[in-house]
Amino acid sequence: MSVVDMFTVVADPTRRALLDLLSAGERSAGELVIAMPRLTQPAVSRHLRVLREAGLVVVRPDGQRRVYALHAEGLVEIDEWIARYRRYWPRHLSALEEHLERRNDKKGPT
Amino acid sequence: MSVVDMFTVVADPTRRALLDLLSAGERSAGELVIAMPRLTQPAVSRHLRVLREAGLVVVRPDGQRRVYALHAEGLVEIDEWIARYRRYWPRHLSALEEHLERRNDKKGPT
DNA sequence: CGAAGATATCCGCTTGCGTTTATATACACC
DNA sequence: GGTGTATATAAACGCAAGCGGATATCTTCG
Repeated sequence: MSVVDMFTVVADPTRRALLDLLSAGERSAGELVIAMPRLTQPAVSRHLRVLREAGLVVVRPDGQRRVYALHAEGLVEIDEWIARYRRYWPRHLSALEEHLERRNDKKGPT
Repeated sequence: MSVVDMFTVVADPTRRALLDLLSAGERSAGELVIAMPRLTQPAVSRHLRVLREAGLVVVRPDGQRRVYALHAEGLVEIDEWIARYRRYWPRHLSALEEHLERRNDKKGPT
């Protein structure tokens, strides 16, 4: 676990919504606030802070606004956790994909 | 989201620890309690209940004991969420794997 | 009966989320 | 420089939820 628990960060539906928004492209803080009508500006700003500190988003100043962009690499942590369980659910993968997966297993953890 | 939010279920470190234990094989409730020395029996039992209701574990009675087994299919939900972001992190995949991934994209969601 | 577990209560504590209000920056434009 | 806009932050507050402990009880099986 890092400083902030990635699972906890992502467990919040609002934050997942923000990530989903950003997956469609960059958005300024203001646009994100507008996109989240049930939340006030400080609330959105706090969520963005959490995402920032988790490394899931990056900010770029653009004039007087701050443009947020997705930085999904942080999700690798969760992906790797999940990966250990993928073998347990029924195969909907092709034999080739299974092979690749098994080959990846041999690489061992990062 | 289902009845219980899978992200929330998995966000708890104790529950992840239980899942990890079960990924090594079946365990009776008692064995799990012993494996979690910092928790009391009711506490472990409550976590197992959450995992059960989330569909992440299954129970099988065995005499006077209850044997738990991993039922990782429920994690597909998280896996599918993550899948939408995988394209955003730098490739450590081979071209072949990229191809497979793109092909899977076209299949659309389950 | 005794052991294994699940459940139920009650309690205390902490944490997280959201609001409101106010302030602090930083830039933009005149 | 002054003013306005965009954001971040801070502080105080209420509220709900989650976790864990302790304890007791119930069921089931041996």
